[in-house]
Amino acid sequence: MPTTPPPDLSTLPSQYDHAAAQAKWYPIWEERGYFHADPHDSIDGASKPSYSIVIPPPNVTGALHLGHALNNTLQDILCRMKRMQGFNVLWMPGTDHAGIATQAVVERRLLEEEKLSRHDLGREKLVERIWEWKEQYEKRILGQLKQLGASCDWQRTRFTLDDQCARAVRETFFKLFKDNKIYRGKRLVNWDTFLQTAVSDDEVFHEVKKGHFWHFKYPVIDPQPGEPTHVTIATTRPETMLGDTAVAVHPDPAAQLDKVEADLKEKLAAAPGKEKEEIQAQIKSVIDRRQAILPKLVQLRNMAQRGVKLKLPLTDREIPLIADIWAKPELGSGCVKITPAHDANDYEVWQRSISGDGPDIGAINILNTDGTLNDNVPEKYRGLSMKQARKEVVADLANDGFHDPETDVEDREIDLAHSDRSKTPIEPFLADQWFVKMDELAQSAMDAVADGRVKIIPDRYAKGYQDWLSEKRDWPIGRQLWWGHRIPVWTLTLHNRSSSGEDLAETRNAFMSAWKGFIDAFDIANDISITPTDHLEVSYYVCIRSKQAEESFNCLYGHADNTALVNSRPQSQLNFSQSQARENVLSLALIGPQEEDVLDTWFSSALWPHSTLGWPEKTPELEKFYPTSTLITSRDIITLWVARMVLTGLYNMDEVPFSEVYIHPKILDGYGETMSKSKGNGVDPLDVIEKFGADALRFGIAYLTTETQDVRMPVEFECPNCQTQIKQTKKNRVLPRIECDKCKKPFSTQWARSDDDLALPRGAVVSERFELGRNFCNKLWNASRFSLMNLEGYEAAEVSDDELLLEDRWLLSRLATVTGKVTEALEEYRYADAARELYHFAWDDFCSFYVEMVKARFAMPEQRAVAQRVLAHVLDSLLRLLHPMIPFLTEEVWHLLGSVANRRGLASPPTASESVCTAPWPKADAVRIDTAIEQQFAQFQAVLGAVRETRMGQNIPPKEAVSFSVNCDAETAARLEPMQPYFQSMARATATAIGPDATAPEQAASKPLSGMEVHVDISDFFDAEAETKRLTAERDNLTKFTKSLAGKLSNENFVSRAPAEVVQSERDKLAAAEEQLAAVETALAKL
RNA sequence: GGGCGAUUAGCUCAGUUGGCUAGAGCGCCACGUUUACACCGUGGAUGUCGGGGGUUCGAGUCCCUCAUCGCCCA
Repeated sequence: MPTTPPPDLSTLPSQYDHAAAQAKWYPIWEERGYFHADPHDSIDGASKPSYSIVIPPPNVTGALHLGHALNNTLQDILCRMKRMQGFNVLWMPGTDHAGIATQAVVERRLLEEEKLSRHDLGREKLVERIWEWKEQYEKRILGQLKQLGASCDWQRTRFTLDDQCARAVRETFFKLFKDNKIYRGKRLVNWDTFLQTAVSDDEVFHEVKKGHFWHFKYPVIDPQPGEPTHVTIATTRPETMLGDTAVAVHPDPAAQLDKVEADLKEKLAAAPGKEKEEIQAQIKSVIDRRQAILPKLVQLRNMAQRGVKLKLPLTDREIPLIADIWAKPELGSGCVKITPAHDANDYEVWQRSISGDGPDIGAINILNTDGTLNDNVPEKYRGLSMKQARKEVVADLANDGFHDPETDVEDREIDLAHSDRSKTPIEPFLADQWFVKMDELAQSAMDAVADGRVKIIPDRYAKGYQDWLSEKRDWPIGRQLWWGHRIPVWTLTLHNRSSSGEDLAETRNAFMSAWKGFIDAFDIANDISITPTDHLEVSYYVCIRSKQAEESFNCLYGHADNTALVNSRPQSQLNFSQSQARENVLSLALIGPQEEDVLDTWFSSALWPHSTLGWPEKTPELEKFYPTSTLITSRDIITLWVARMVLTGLYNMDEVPFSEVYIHPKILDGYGETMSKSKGNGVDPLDVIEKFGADALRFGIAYLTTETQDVRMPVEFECPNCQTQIKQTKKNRVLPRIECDKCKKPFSTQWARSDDDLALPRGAVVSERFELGRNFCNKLWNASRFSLMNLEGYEAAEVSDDELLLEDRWLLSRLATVTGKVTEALEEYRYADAARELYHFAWDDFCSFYVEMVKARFAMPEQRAVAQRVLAHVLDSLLRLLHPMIPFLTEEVWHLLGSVANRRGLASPPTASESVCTAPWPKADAVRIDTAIEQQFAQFQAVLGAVRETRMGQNIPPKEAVSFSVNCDAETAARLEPMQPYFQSMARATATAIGPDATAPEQAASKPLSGMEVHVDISDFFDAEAETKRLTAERDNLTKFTKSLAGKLSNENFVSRAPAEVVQSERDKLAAAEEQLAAVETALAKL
């Protein structure tokens, strides 16, 4: 089995060499195909049950951070365990093209480095550049995952923009289109003027900035006597007035003021003292308004109902005064300007105006896509940026007497939306968008969680999922980008648009018949879908399903001179009926270009669980691995991604994409902030891997992954000159260079840009929290090393129960318990529980006790063989249990162990498998669990602890031997007697007497334990003062404890109402404590 | 404004259906290199479980409330 010659076990280094193990084993695992999933894989003729996970595809925007390390470690732990449990495991890897994010990064670099915009470069060239970027980062990301030890099936690596995913995307789009679930509509979108694309609500963040609140007057046209000549409005964005289409006043201002007052009074009654004053002031203001402006508002409302118009300053437009509930009589002038194309609330007002009694106020878009003002504004403002226009508009309004810069401006804090991608302010913008109707799709995804077909863990996250879906907001899927799946829709318009209605109907019929002839002649009826763009039916959207059908359709672009277009079949290849059909269509319609927009990235990632498995083909992979078992992800994409995978899975596959979704914690820095590269507090997993090792990183992550808490991780810089850790602060984390506190030498950070800074050595950003994992790995390494060195002469053989000593049975009992707990914990995603259980077992039980005890047994030839067999067996199990968390170390030791003990196990020892990756997962051996043994062993541990404590308390030098006696019953004595060698080896102590007749030596330090009393002979080291101090403290403690217990037990209520076993256990505790107290007092008296 | 979560030792976190003299790792103090491990060993100190009410024989755990912080949605 071992491919390498047997190692010289005596020269193994005393520190685990993580770098060597990682470099050695990963390529071997890959070569041997351990991670490759074959859908036909079977064992003993039976097909293996499947276990599959699709990776949440990381963005190709940048390298992986610690959050990815966490996400992928958790997936790998499960995959590795399931593989060992005999499942046919597929972990599907891949990356995401992340439309906006990636294009933005590349565009920004293009601008910075070459001073070029995407328009300078052109669509094709830009997309080429982005592919280059993608290649580079995909390679880096996959490399990082491998360094982490991820056991993905790399042969199947997918990319959301590759051909296979593209096919699934197109198929889905076509299906939705044909199903009338896709439509095009006007919507107010979040417009990123820098990237010139719409971004979704989820890609917007809000920031409060200082701004102003301007007041303007709009003149009333032909006011009647007694009516106001002007209406005052206020705005934080003056330039948008150029797009105003109305001014609104509340339809019932009196009632609204009453309502506001009533609400405030209610709030006042419930408010804490310090807020009362402010609320009272607000109430007073409402009451004052009733006097001051209510009559005027009623008057304006009446004017609005009469159809009064206002003159919009700076323009030649007249706009209506309307009544709408958006106007707030309790604020400002009570009137509000309405700009439907550039404000979400105003947009709603417009929508209401369409369905209401008043005029349709319309909407005027005043912006170009780059954020400058367009031709819908007076000439002098055209081409200005919003900022410039603001200045001009305010100045012009002041000039014309509609605004007084002295009195009509207030300072105000404004909540401003920013694009997450470009970090520039968002402009609300009325645009044409493609949407997916969400009503039925959303409902299907809600049902799947409600009825348990998809289980979200922890279940509290199901609420947000349901709430979000229940809004059933249609999904805007178009993005005005070049990087992505281009929308497979073409426009086609009928000639002869000026015809009368009757002629039009005729043309339509003729066209539909020509169209049918065309798709039949090309045999693409199933691959093409056509639908009118609106009720006029003079133009149509054509959606094409496949590349082949697209080629046929593209014939329609061809010209009579027989030139073929790209992706089109040359006309010379057309048969007669095809040529005829083509002519027929062209004689009636003009073919427009393909849609420019691409699809939202989430549209392709929504298909990930089935597109990666080959859908729409019916592949064996799809058959075997869909639905997948588990999805492991972070909470911020539950709605964006998880919900959409569920609904597309149901839509395309009729089956949910996964049965369980585990939502893991997030990693925050020491200040509780999310880590990010832009903040400078991000930790690169490769830095951690280099410093601590992949195993330490993984174990640390598992150890920290608790159910409820996010992970706080204080971060340090490591000085590259002297390795000193320098705490990261909000201040130093943004500096390009930092001077080391200790060696005073400077080093560079991720922010280094100048040549000087870049020339300095880079300081890694790490966290000392990974020391836990590193130390644990090293401990395990050394315990393994010890075991290996002492397995010389090992011979595999069955170990019968009667050969086992107390400590063997104790350890095996513990192992069985731990195996069960770890398996259960991992299956329930309780990673921290599993890690802690293993940590405790390996370090405290195995190393601190068993290995220490075995040392004595190795010195006794008659005990050596059994000790070796038990040791090899337990180490073997431990390696297997730990393998999912620390794969490299366990594999390294597995092979070393194989070189000396290739057959191991208690019953008919089998030959170990060639890799721990493929070794069977340990089974919890229930018959080994023996609580009596564990209790007996606890007595030994207690005596040992008492002796050690006394040694320390009496300042007895470690080199000096001591003797002690134990006063206990005969049964206990019989168990303690065989432990003599261990007291010797573990505490340098000899028991002179153990049993009911054992007496304390003349000068003894006595320690009462439950049912035992340990007396250490301290005649040679007697320190009366230390002993008095210790015993006094112990007496005080016991006195306090007995008092509280006695108090509890004298409480009639407790004794009568608490369960009997609780009362009994309190009585037992009291009895034991009283006994100990008496012993302490006796000892104290003797001093 | 609505929802979710957190608040336990100096730091980072555990703490199952209420039964706890409240634990772990790091850090701290003391002692220690007899070859598995100083990335170690042995021992030790350290807490009004955020504040205030309530339910209960019994509350870190359940309920109410306030405070602070974080995240999501509007």
